[in-house]
Amino acid sequence: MSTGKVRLIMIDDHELFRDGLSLFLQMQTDLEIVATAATPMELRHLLSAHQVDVVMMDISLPQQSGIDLSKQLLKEYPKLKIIFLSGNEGQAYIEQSLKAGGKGFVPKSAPKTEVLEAIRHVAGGQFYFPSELAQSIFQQYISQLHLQTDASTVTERELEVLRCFANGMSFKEIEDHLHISKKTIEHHKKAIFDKLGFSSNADLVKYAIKNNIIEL
Amino acid sequence: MSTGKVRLIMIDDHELFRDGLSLFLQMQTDLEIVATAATPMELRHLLSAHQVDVVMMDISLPQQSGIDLSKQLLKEYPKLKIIFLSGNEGQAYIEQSLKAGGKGFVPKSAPKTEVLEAIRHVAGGQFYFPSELAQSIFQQYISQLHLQTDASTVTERELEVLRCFANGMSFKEIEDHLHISKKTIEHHKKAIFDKLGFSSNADLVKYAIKNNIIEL
DNA sequence: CGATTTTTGCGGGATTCCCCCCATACTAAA
DNA sequence: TTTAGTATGGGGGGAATCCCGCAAAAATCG
Repeated sequence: MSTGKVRLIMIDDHELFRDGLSLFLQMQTDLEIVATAATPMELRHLLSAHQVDVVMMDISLPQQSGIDLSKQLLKEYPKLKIIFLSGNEGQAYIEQSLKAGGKGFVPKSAPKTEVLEAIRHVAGGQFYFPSELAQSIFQQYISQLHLQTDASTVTERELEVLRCFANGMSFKEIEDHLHISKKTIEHHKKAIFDKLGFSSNADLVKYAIKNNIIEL
Repeated sequence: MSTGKVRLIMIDDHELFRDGLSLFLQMQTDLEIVATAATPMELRHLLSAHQVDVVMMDISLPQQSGIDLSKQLLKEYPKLKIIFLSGNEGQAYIEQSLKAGGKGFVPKSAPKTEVLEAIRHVAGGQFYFPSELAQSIFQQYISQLHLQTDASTVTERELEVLRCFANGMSFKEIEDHLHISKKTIEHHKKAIFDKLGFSSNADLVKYAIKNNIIEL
């Protein structure tokens, strides 16, 4: 990238946002906005047709979360540099984006100069994360990475149970829905509470909303 | 508005979004973007200094929700036309925006031409709501408006109890927090469930989040 | 103003639901 | 083979829910 422009693709389901930002980015002489995408599928098509350096990705996407999508994409395109954009700048999001292999994170509340900074850092092979949060995140993250990656691995089945509870279902309703006994549900629920550190059902609901497991 | 341009102000806490959209709107010859604001306070200052026709407002704002803000502003400036922009296009949001006196609603996932349409409609004295939703909303809304406003009269005390439950507190914790007996809390909780039609605690949490009673 | 309704507050008792610790068992992956 | 995930079960205790009724203050109504 020392020669030529940084080739980038943006994916965001909000056309307003997408066009607005790409308009701004196009003014930069060192960038080339190859294309923009609204859906994961569009993005896949674009990636298979173009050579791309950087993808700017909204975390909340239709169909699939940006986190999941980036994990998949990085298997196919290991050299791809992904910068996440998110309206929600909670630490949990940033951690998730790191785990997913993201190279940068920019809250949507940031000034647009920060987007440029992020792109240039990341295109140059560096990481870019919000300075205010970088310190505490790296400290906390690095020290607890082992524990957390173990702990926060919610299994598929647990996720189903979690979704049921977040939708307000009772044990009996879940029994019928998933065809497992109340005891098994108890077991999964306990595991979920332990892994994710919930102390009330309300925590569970909030988590499910934050992580797009259920609709608000 | 038949003579001269439509004078509008935009308020959104995301600079990226704000600048992107205003860049696009400035290209329109019939519009004049007076200014943009990031916070309710900025907006108030701008409104007291300029003559404005339309305000485009993000529903999720720092400090205060756009719904609350618009209610207050309309007391001071009854002629103001407010268009809400929201990333969340749930029906509950649109209903709230109607109740708050909004004249238009545009999801952030809409194409940018829809923003223009909305502005022109609203500036011309009409309402603008997403066509796909307009029908069902107006039907449902108009027919149930009386019932809903009656039913949803949650008293102050009930709201406190609601907030506690939504924050994941148990009966005992609420006893200590509000200094009332478990039986009274039960009573309030039952009233809340009846009035708002909840069928699970998860419903309660979601309601509290939607209505900015608690933080997500 | 007095009367009624609403809001807020408290209680008993029965029932159901949920939580917790225990143990078991099969399967698949590391 | 050990670990992790999924699945199930017993039994106890505590928490929540639901059914009643009662009462004082506040707001609203006639």
